[in-house]
Amino acid sequence: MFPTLDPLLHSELRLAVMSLLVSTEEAEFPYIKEQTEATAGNLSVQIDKLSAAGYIEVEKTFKGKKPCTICRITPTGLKAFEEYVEALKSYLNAH
Amino acid sequence: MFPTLDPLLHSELRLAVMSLLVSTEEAEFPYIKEQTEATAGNLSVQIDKLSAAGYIEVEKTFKGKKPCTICRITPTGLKAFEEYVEALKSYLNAH
DNA sequence: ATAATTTGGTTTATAAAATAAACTTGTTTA
DNA sequence: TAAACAAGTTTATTTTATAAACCAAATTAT
Repeated sequence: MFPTLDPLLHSELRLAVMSLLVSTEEAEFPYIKEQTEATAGNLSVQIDKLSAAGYIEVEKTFKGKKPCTICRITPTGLKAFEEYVEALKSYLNAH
Repeated sequence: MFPTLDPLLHSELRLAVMSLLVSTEEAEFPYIKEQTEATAGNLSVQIDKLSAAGYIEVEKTFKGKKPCTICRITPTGLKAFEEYVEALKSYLNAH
């Protein structure tokens, strides 16, 4: 009746991050921070969790002399996102 | 870009309860427990929170000699649910 | 009759999670 | 060269979810 909602995705900030990455395929830390209006600390933690789960991959490079953290969604992450959306529908289908 | 998701509804169990009540308009505690597969303790706590927020109303009656807790969604709760669904769409609209 | 079990929950304690504050490292700018 | 800034990370705090323990009344078994 009510399938389990992937706890990794059922989090406002992590879901926002994944949502961004689904459409952009690649985004830098400051951009994600700006779009989600999250604090850097919170975002850092949530990105770690998504990365640890293999939902996103994180590349640390440089942009000139400045560090630059780039995030991309993985196929695993995309699949999880799609399954999460499907599962959610069971909860919302009154509409 | 990403509207706040009402924290009262962005909870697997509370959302399941609300989802049930949106379609049934009235349900007894044991029925909700069965449908959501929640433990009684957890369900009791979450029902209290929804009730305290005015999202549902809880009526305690008797069914013969046995206590019977009936839950109904309120107009406030229905509105909140609909707004939550709308807000969620911002996060999911890649699909 | 009374002891054990079940029903229908509530209360309390614990585990996990979200979040922000404080900190670090290097880079500009005054 | 000192102050401010950028880009994060780490740590601490607060909140939340969840289950375990508990309670009262009713039913069932002995």
